[in-house]
Amino acid sequence: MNREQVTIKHIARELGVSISTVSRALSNNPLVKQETREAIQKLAKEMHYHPNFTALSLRQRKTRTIGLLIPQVVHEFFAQVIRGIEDVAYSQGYNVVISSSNESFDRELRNAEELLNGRIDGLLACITKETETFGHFQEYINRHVPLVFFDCVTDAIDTDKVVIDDLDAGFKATEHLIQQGCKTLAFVGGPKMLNTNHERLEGFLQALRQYGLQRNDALILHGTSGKFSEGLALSASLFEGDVWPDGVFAATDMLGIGVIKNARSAGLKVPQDVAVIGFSNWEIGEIYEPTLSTIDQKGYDIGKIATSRLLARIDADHELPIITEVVKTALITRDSTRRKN
Amino acid sequence: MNREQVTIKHIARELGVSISTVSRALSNNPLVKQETREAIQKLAKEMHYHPNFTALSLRQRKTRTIGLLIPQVVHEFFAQVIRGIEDVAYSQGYNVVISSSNESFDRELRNAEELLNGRIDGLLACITKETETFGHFQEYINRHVPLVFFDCVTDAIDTDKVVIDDLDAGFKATEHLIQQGCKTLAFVGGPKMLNTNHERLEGFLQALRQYGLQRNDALILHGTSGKFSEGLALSASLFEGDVWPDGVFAATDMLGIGVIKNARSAGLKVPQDVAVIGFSNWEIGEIYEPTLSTIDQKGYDIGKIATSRLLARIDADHELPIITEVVKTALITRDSTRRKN
DNA sequence: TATGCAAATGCAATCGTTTTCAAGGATAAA
DNA sequence: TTTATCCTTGAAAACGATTGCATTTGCATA
Repeated sequence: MNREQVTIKHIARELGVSISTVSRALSNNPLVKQETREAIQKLAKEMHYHPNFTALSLRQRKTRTIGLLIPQVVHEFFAQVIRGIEDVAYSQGYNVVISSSNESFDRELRNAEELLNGRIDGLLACITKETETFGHFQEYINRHVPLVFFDCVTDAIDTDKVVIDDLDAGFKATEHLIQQGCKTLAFVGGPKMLNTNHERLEGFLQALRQYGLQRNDALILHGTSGKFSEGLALSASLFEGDVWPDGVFAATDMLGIGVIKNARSAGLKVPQDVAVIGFSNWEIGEIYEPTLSTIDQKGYDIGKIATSRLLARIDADHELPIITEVVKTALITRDSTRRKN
Repeated sequence: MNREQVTIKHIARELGVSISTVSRALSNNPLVKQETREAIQKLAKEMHYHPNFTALSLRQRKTRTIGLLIPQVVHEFFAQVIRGIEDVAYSQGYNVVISSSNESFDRELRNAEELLNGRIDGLLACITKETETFGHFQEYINRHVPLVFFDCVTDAIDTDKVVIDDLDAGFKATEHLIQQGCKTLAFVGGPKMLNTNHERLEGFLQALRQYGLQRNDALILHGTSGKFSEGLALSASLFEGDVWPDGVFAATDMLGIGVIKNARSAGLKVPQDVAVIGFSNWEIGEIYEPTLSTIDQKGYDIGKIATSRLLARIDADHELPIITEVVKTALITRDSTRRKN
């Protein structure tokens, strides 16, 4: 199709001046006589002139675009992160290209390579659960393309990271259960290997130790997806064995709701018989009955911080120190754990 | 920062050939002697050469990127649409730039203009609830930049559209309530002006007429956001007046859940005393208790169809006819309306 | 009228590609 | 030996913008 763009050449020809003059006039350069400048600007507006983004990028060797590599878009946490990213990026005149890998390592690899072709000035990335090699990210470092990891990160690449303190969050969640009088605690989590999940469990265990409670490995369960259906499947066993928990820390809200549903099917009352706390602070937790206690994962803040850091790196004219920013989470208590008033 | 890209110039110099030869060799042009070709390709791989995206775009006058203009990212429907879009776009080698307007007309306008600078080959757009003027979209038509609307569309712009049949969906939802034995029906909807909402109401009314039921304007309510809290606020009045509904069609799932919560607070049983059906098929509907009957809005399909159409338009070498594609919705029955088995 | 200086403008290179056109070299045919 | 032909290769223009440098213009001064 013939998409014809208005270029400065057209404007120049129309007014009988050179393209240099037009270029200067449009950037309000005082070298151009005011009269000429105004005429040019007027015509540019009339012709609906928009500077060609691609030409600009090529000339300036800068695209004013950042890339975002995430496992999923259809996910409340990432959606919040995206909002944070966009708010910061837009306010500084940057655009965002989102590449989602659908939790597939292959696709992550392809996307990462694809984005290395000069279309972006820097990359924000959250690796998939599958990712175990990191050559595709190392290439960014080698080329000096700014790279910031967030949420799911890796030690294998030496670059800025923005994460939450999953250990601390796990501890806080568990401590809250204990303070509500729970004595026998269960953990229902995601993939064992996933660093975030591992840390949450670690926090859980630390709290047990600190408060002198027994660790019972039969009450520590691991799934893969962190979804509602998995919560149902996993926690079924919780209410069948010898020891029944009176408090459950689920590593996602969806898992938590699955646990609640099972507990009720088993004739237990929540929170009186079993208190349940989730993780993430998804909207559903406010609506479900009982409303779900949880940990706010601060997606929006993470997005904002990661983007600020990335843009700082892009605009810096000297090497910046490599930092890992840890965002504090917040405990949100609702009905699913409210045993004392 | 000094991001140094490997260019064909580097490869050319290294091997003592011209850049033309390198360019040809890399595109596997048989004009280049096989020996030379292989040497060039080998070196390119070694040097981690990636063709510069910006230069390519400029030269080809084609960015292999499409724009997506939506009111919100943090929204299950759009998230599904995005997945559909990406699946089609990626498979054809296109990238997607997402611009969200946060339901603000101003931002939509700015984003639409921004994207008209040649960075995209075509645009997919869903207008905000606020949008009432369309000059920014007309400009795309004038410039022959392919444009496809989906979901929230307007008659003011003559271009391809992909929508669901909201009227039909509203009819089906209402008919279902009637078939479950409901006699007094209420409608809890979104903004009166919004075309999708208007059509859903129209379907509701048509069903009433067809089945010979009374229309009662006291039972037709309109909100603005379509959110859970609004569902609560709006439907409070439903269970206070003279006439109590025994069936409610809510124009979003969240509204529907708000209605259910209120109905229960008023001591009613769902679905026995009041049956409630929502709209959208959000995940929460499967999890909430009772599970929520709803209309599947087919976000994924809409995204796929809209993108296919857009890419067809981009790649076409002649004018394509302007079409409006109507995607069929599906009725999903769950516990919130299951009065007969 | 000639000269100098400042203000205004234009030329041309550049960013990294692709592609048209021309030309060089080699080989075969005359 | 000359000519025609094929196979390779290279030079240069183009995509749309910016910008350092050179040039032109206008005006005041000598």
